[in-house]
Amino acid sequence: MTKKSAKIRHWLMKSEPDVFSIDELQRLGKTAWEGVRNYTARNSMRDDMKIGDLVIFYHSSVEPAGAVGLARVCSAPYPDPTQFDDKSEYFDPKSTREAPRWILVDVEFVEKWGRMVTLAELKADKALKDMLVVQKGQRLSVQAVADKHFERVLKLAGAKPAEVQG
DNA sequence: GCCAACGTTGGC
DNA sequence: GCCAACGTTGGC
Repeated sequence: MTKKSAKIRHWLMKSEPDVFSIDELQRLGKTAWEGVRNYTARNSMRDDMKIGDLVIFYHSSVEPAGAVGLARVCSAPYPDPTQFDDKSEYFDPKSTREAPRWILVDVEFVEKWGRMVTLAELKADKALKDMLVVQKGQRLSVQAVADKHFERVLKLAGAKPAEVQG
């Protein structure tokens, strides 16, 4: 039985640029996506992300907020080391090394766009009306993005289509 | 800085 | 297992 080649999924990951910006990712090349403490977001990283998946990098809690570039998943899931570090703000005293509660992936820099696609633009675009990030009150920091939405955001950004990324 | 929306916790 | 209280997110 032949197995279909793994489908590339698309994601959106939020970061406050004061904490970790796309410029910082570009400088470092890659990073462990530390500090996620939401089970839905964790489950996406643990269960659904695959190496090679492309990620819209989104700057949140800034004016304006918006999508600023692309990253790529570049590791299998593994325990977030900060949960064991009692000096870290992300320390979780209820987590153990035997049964770690928080799982992350590494992501690598792909590209920074020439301009931010702001949340206002995303909200104004009819083709994106069902995209999770534009829904009122949603605040999930790691979310799946439908292929059509992903391609549309790249188009708004003036970026190359996903098939030729990387 | 405000506060609506939402996720988590814990008492029962 | 319900749900009120609480804490956090994140746009505005």
